[in-house]
Amino acid sequence: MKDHEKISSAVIKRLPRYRRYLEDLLKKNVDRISSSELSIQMGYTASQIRQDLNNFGGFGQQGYGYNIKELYNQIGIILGLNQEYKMIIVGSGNLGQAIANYTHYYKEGFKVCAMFDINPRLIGLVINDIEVMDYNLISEFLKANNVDIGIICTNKDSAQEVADKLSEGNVSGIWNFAPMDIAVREDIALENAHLSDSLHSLTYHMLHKK
Amino acid sequence: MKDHEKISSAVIKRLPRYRRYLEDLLKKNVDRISSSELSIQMGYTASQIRQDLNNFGGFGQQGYGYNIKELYNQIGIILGLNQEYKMIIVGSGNLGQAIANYTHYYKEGFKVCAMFDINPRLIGLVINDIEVMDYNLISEFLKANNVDIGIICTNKDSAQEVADKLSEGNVSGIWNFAPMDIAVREDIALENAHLSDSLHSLTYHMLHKK
DNA sequence: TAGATTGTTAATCGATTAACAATC
DNA sequence: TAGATTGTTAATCGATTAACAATC
Repeated sequence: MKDHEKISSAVIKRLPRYRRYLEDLLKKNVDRISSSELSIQMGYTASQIRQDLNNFGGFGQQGYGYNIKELYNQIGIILGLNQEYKMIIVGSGNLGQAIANYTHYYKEGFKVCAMFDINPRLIGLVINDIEVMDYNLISEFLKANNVDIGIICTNKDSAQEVADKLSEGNVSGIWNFAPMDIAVREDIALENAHLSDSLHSLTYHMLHKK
Repeated sequence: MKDHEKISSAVIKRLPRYRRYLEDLLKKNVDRISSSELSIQMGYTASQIRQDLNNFGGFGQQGYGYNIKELYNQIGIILGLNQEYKMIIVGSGNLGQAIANYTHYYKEGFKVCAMFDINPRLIGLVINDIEVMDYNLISEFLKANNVDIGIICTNKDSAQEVADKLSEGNVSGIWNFAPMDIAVREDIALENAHLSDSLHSLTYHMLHKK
């Protein structure tokens, strides 16, 4: 990666999308692509694609373009997808269960190793081979296990308290589905999946399309 | 709204967040706030807040600030949240079911009126009082009912085909959870909730935090 | 070698921030 | 009125696009 210049979050948010397109091309057995061809498929300018990729290194070759397999792998490495991640889900209601069941993650090296809830009716339930544990045991669990990612699927009122517990338990990333912003220590990565915000910008666009 | 200048999508994506903060303030019975006070709470600059809001009108008052209730209501109207939306869910697996169960939406005027799937084991299942219908009946259903929003919770391979059916059926918005980009007619609003992209940018940040 | 296409610098465009006159 | 704070213009900053020399 290009030494110590900070890479803008606009670029980073495009990386997973590049990877998806490269994966599709890979499946179609295409083995190389130029920035201009990719720009047609993805709707970015060729210039932007070259700029984006060059933040991380010169993956292309003049006169040839980019080798798809190599670029795909490189982006996977940049995104940290060549590693395994142990995750826990806090809040085992519908959304938590849906995420636990989303087995597609496994292929990518994401493994849900525990689920928690405070609701006695959910504790003990087994979702996709994972038993829902009592939330009171979370600190203990985090101490005993090396958890990488905590997924918050609680309501908004519990989100900050859960985030604090996860931080104390030294997760390195938090994926927050609660419709609320949470504060976390500087060294913890936080990604929000605010579905309600997403829905609300959909209605905005519905209303304001011609 | 300020006549016909196009409002940037950066602004629009901040609106639901403004609304959430205003809702919290409202619940705390605060009745006015200045852009500088809000800037502290939200982490935007006061200048940005005033710029953002002024895209839609002068909601504030010099020397006073913004009336929270009024601003909250105005943003709701701008986002189209003073209306009711009929939604259908296509793909009734775990994620589709989780969304169907997410009753919080009801309060906001979002109503799931049907669910669809091709899997015979899911057809007939009743989720939160909604019976999962055979996907083959979707066109018929869309003809007979005025559906505003189609929610795609299928796998990536079916997403485009579903989007086409929804478009033909004249939904005005599509909320796409499939990990794939879909193409839709110009007049249809599309919002992607690419959860895997979100997870992948989380791992990026985990890897690249000091 | 000639053609193609990158990597990279420079130019443009757009979004954010600062400043301040208007005004409640 | 004086103080506070907006609405809005101007300045800055950052991201995107264009251009082209480097090079495979």
